[in-house]
Amino acid sequence: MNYWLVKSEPFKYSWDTFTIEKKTMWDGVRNYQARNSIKEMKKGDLVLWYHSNEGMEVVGIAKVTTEHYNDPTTDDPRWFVVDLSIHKKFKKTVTLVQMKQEELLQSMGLLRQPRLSVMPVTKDHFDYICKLGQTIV
DNA sequence: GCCAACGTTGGC
DNA sequence: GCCAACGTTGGC
Repeated sequence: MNYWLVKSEPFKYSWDTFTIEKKTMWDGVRNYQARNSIKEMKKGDLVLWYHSNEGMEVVGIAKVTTEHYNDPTTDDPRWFVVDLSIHKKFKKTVTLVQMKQEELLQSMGLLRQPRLSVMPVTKDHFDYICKLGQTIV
């Protein structure tokens, strides 16, 4: 079981929309590092859902429901997508400001390479953020 | 709106 | 294969 973090821009696709639709195809990744993460995702992996720009906070957890497959929004065979379904909404959102203050999270990808749209998260970081979100997985 | 960080492109 | 120029992202 692996853990990840994805970033969505709320005005494009927010957690609220996700809540209504229950599942989504995570498409549009056009960055090799992010793409590599997509390729490593396995069914059942858990994914932190982060809102960039507006909010700047982790709002909940999604679950990977498929292995990666070719991105149907492009003919370019280099790009892949996975499907995500809603898992749990955080009782309390965890803001970027909050995470920056946590000693334990200093080595997190989100804080070190903020521009990646999909990134791996260690189990320790994942568990800790869930705790901050007052949510038991 | 600005700017830092990073990725991509293209000329050589 | 190097590197300058440019584009994009996202926090502030």
